[in-house]
Amino acid sequence: MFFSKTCEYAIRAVLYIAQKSEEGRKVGIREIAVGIDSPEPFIAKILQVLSKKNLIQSAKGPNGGFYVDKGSRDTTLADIVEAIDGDRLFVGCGLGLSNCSSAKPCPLHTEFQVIRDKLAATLRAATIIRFNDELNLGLSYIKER
Amino acid sequence: MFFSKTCEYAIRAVLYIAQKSEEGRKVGIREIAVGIDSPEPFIAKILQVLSKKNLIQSAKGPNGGFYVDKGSRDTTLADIVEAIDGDRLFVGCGLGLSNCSSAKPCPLHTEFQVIRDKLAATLRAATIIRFNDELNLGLSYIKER
DNA sequence: AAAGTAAAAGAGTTTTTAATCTTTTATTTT
DNA sequence: AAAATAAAAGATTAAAAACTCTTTTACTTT
Ligand code: FES
Ligand code: FES
Repeated sequence: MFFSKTCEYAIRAVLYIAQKSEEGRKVGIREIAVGIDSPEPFIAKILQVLSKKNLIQSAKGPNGGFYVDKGSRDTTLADIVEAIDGDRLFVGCGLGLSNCSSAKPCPLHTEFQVIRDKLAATLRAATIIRFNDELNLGLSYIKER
Repeated sequence: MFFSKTCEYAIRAVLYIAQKSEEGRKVGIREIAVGIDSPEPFIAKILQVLSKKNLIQSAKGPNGGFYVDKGSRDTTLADIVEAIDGDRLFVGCGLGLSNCSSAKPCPLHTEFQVIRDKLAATLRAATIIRFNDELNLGLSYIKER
């Protein structure tokens, strides 16, 4: 809807990793793919990118897997979105004009800007560990079935 | 950003047509393509769809072209978006869960719903003729340069 | 040191979206 | 009726996004 499919998977995967990291354990790609119901090799690729950008951490070898360390506790969903989809959601014009500006605005510029800012604020306020409790309690879901 | 590129072109084209229709004239594909700075054969395809769905009108032959009749004056941008991108923007889950519901919500469901509803309201309030004046006055733009 | 585990890296495929080209049909003007 | 005009229809191509597979590298356990 707002994000690319890749980005949707990324967010769900990171929330899953954050949740399990709280219990102090690392999770492998297989488990993540099952946990968020996504294609395994695809999510592997995506996590590679996030890991390289140090938004999440990874360890190779036995007992390895993905996790989030102390320093990544305040990674936000805005960081994930920016890493995967770039900044077009935050700065792009809703009607596709090549640069959004109030100097040469599209007819919906003002309205779009309000909505866009609201979305940006939401994503910036959403740290990846913030949803751990409600996920644990089954109050919200990152998987279909 | 929110819409597919096809949909962005569609909106800009329809606003252009509405603007010129006010002057009582029909506009050809060539003129539209120049007026909104879009690939000519591509916009032709898009307008075919909108015309078939009767969101805009068209006439073949000399002095033909695209226009909006009285009955289409209250076509809204929501109608255009729905015709091109479907309803995923209005009902889809922001994290890609196959159905968005408050019964089994994703962690951001509440926030997404607010933003989505705001966007939907904006688009539903935006009739295609509503921007004619400001476009005429050069207060807003549907073209880059 | 050897064996096993798990992610990283890179190459490759499929599907979807974006864009183009060609032919046909309808309409109008002469 | 003929010629010209402009959209409709349909087939095709190109590019981007989504997804898969294979090999390599790093690490851990025995
Ligand atoms: S110019 Fe279109 S959203 Fe700002
Ligand atoms: S369930 Fe995700 S937006 Fe409603």
